[in-house]
Amino acid sequence: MKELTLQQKKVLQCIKFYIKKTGFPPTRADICRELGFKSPNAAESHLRALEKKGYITIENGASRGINLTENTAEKSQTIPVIGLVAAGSPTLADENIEKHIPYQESLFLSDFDYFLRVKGLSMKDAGIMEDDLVAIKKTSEVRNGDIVVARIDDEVTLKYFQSSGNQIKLIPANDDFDEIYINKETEGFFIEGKSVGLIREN
Amino acid sequence: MKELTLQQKKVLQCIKFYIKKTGFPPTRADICRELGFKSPNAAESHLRALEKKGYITIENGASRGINLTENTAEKSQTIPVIGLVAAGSPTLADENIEKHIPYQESLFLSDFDYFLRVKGLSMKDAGIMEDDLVAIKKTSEVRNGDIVVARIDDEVTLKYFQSSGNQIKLIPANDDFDEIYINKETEGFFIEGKSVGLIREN
DNA sequence: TATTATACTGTATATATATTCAGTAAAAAT
DNA sequence: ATTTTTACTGAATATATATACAGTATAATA
Repeated sequence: MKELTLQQKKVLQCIKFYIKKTGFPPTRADICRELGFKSPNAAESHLRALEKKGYITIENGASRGINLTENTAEKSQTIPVIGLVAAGSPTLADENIEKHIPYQESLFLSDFDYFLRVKGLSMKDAGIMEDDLVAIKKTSEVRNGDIVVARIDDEVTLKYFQSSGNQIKLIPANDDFDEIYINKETEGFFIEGKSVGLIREN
Repeated sequence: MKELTLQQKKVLQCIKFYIKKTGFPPTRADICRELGFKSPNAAESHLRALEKKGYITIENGASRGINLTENTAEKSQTIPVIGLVAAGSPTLADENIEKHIPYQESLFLSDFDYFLRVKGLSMKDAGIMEDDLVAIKKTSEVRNGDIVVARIDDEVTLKYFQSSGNQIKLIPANDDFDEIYINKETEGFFIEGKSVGLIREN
């Protein structure tokens, strides 16, 4: 989509705000009042520019006939679900994204960036079961006891985090699995993020 | 809120549909076209009735100045969170409701009626931990293996359901807890609903 | 039984609104 | 160097729209 000028952005913001406030789109005169224009044609031209660039559609002849485009309207955002595979990191690249699920604020206590689809039972004693969706916040600032997404080379795992000095322990929540000992400076080691919530779909 | 007549409901539905379709509210003439009225005053009177009953507000003098009321607009609905306490059933009575959280469709595979805040670890091997929110669908039609909310007199529990003939077994997912044997005809026994999903907030 | 609400048609009209035309001026793109 | 885009003012106007007024008729309330 073509870039908007500063002024066009202001007009688009004005439309969104007006709809939010009143429940219906503004007239040319309304826009002039909000932004200080003295001629309705100032609004008209901006609207036509926004239409041309694909941010709105205009129903000709209808009063307040402004419609925000699909992409323009801030509906309920969606959050990607990423499959946790042994090889390959949970990046937001399209090929790794399983699906998108609708999202609203305050679903969890913290904000987050994506859902990780859990494979295996290495965290079962923490109540994280196969196929659960773990909400991941992308950060490398983690504390002892956090459940983290750790990458070692191409392998990505979900484990408890425990560090003392340079030594890091990645602890599973399942006696059948072994702890992983690693060094902070180890090449190919990286903390992708941490768990801030969980959804089980059935 | 005062009840609407059939015709008023149609007009309200028409307004909602129009907004959904076009992004802005209808004019009197639009309503007439949609519903087959021959006079704009037919729409006008209905609008004033809807306004009087509190379903919409009308900005006087403004074109398309119809605004759906808070309750009328189907925004993101909210779902109650109910505390699972040993005594007292998870009813939707106000005093039992912990809070409301925003909800959107398709969060889980099935629709549901409320969240149950889990206390204790009787279902820990099923990955259901203390303070988890279990999405409950109110129903008494449950199958063997379902996780159900069962009430026995004043006590409410979350357990696996297993029945054979008249005999019902409520099975915890934790060796430290005992199975509960009960009869279908037992007085004070009732299946409140079943689990269709789970949210963990941290 | 009288009154109010519901459910319209039909006509009329002030005004709210979109939209065109004529300009000016600066910035950006070609 | 020329054209296009941006960013407006200012005036004019056809029409889209809200809204009042005059009726008719039935159902619901008081």
